[in-house]
Amino acid sequence: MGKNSNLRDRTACVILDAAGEVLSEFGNEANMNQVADTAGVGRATLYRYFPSREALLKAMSQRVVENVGKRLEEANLEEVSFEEAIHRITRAILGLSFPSGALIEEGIGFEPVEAKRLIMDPICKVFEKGAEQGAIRSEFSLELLSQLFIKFLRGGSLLVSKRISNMEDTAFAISSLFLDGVRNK
Amino acid sequence: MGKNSNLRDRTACVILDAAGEVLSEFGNEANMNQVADTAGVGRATLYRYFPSREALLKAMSQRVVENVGKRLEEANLEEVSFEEAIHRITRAILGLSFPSGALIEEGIGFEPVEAKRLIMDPICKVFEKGAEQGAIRSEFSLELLSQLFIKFLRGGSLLVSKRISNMEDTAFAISSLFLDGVRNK
Amino acid sequence: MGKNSNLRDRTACVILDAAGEVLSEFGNEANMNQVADTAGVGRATLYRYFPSREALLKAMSQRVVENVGKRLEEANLEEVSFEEAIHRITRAILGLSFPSGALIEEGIGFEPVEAKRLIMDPICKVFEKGAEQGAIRSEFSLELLSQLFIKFLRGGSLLVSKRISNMEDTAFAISSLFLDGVRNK
Amino acid sequence: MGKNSNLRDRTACVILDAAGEVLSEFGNEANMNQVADTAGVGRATLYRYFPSREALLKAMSQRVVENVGKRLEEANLEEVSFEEAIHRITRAILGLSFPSGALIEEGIGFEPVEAKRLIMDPICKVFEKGAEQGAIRSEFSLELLSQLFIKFLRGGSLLVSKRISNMEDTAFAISSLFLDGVRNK
DNA sequence: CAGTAAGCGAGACGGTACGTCGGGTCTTACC
DNA sequence: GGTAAGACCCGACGTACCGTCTCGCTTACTG
Repeated sequence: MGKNSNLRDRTACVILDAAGEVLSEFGNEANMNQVADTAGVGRATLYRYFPSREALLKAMSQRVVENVGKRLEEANLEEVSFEEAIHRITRAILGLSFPSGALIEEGIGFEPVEAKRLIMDPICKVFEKGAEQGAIRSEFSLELLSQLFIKFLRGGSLLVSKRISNMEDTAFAISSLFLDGVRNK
Repeated sequence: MGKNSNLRDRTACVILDAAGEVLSEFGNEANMNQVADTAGVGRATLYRYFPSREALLKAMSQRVVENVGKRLEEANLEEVSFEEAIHRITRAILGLSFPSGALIEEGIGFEPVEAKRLIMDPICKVFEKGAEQGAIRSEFSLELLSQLFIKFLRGGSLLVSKRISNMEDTAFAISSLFLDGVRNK
Repeated sequence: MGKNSNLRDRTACVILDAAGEVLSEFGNEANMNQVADTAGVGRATLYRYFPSREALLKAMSQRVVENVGKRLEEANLEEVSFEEAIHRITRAILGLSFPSGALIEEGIGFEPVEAKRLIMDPICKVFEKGAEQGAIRSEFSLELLSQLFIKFLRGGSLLVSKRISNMEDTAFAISSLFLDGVRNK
Repeated sequence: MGKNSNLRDRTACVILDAAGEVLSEFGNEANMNQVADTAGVGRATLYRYFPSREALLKAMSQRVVENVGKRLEEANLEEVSFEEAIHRITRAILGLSFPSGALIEEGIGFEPVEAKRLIMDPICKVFEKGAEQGAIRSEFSLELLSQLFIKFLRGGSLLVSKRISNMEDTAFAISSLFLDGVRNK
């Protein structure tokens, strides 16, 4: 399972990179041929790795989700204050250099289960801890707050990936705004 | 512009309604035949009104944009306080009963020019007036703030249209959070 | 039935002329719009007169058949010798200035019943009289001979209408060849 | 050019056979779907081989033309007397079991260039040789005579393919009539 | 002379065939 | 054995034409 698995992973990775490239250039109209050609791979091989277009998109989304999840894990969210956690989450998500992040974020092939486990759950925990510590005003449900925060981040990441604003300012603005709004006063 | 125009508008409207229905049921895989059948119209007529799939989606998006624009216009944003304007904008956008709002919000066929004129510009004016009156903290550019607010609203409208949260709570939460965050203290 | 009928006939005639013109220019790919436009008539009127494309073609064919029939009738075939009758038939058929004769002869919309009555029957009679008078060799069935003669004429008229050879020479050649071949020796 | 070419040829042949079958059954109203279905082939494949309806008809015509050409070649026209050559040509052409011969003869998709090279030219040579040998009366141009002969044959083949007369009688009648007519006396 | 009925042009409409294109399956040959 | 090349089937897309229909407009007939 050593080399083979590695080779498989490497080929899959090449394909995913190519797909990211093609999708971010041509949008959702990109076809499987372009992906295969860009990956330097036959169309058959492409279908062997990803049995359908949807599967490919899902895998791309999955990879992004895993990236974000890893960043969140590295951020040690459990061990810092609520405010700092919010800052870190924001930077973690906005800081991604999405190859086709925006596209996937537009909902092309989103895979919700893993996204929930790897992204939503850690964020929810942060909100729960913040609530326990009395750092969050209690008028709104945690569910709603965390969902809104996520959407806020999605919006911000779109701004960044479309070069409408730079990452630093946007992250700072999002964190500040959200914290000021959400903070118990 | 009399009867003929009305008839054209009526047929176009029937088609757009059907498209909304089909798209919200089958998602982006819905085909033109389904739309035509649901509209009770021949495929040729469908193409006579909307010369391509993309044109149809654009028109749907356009209609949503115009709806929002009309609501914003009726909201008298110019004559109320900044805070009240933010509340009204939020309710205006979240209060839409999107037939396929979510789909369009996902960016399937978005038409940016009209959206800017009818939605972005009034909102930007509100922010500008708020800034002049000193109601907004000056650390962030107005551009960034208004963009973030829009994305925030988009996120919220997704939550509502996907029944994750109800409209009233979401609108109130968005307005409150955003105002608390944005307000000059 | 007087004026009305005349008007009807005149309009129908204009349409048939236009159809002949269009068909001989564009071949069988000509569409009804072209015919209507060339006739200076609305498409609806065209369909009022000829309820289908096929009906139009049939009518065109019918008109040619009637023309030929009239010529044959004027030729007094019954009262001349077999040889002279053959000559007259040949000239009658080749002498038509087919507007779209060739096309119809190609079989686009041929109406066989009238053709038989107006064209085949007189010709067959000529052959029968010729046989009775012993002017025709008896080895071949009259049926076959007359059919072959018709086809021979069709071929010749194609040559003429496509300007491959002129009418006089062709008619003379056909009559002479056929008579020499068919004559009892 | 080995197997691949053979496969291509085989598939093309299957399609042409199917087209012949469908066309002779449904006439010129047969659609490409029927052809593809009858051939047991997808419509896309049909269009890969014959990029348009017209191309398919042309290919069918071409195949008939080649068949006739081959028969004429096998007939050794150069080495027999003029009379025998005329007999052989007649039998060669009338003897074809047209799958959709009549249709093509009706001129649906006729390809004139090859027809001239493979059919007209050998026949013309026969006439030229006949003229040199003094077997043909000199009053008519060879061009006209050969054209008329061709048309005569077309007429006869129509009679045969439409079962109006049988092949043997028709071929004998055509040859005899034409020879008697054309022969120098 | 006014009213009406019938024919007409214009053009929208439903339906269907055509030709293109992309997705997904499969075979063949290569390495 | 995995891969590249590519043929194949399926079905959607967008176009064009056919035949039907409705709408006003003109025109000619009628009271």
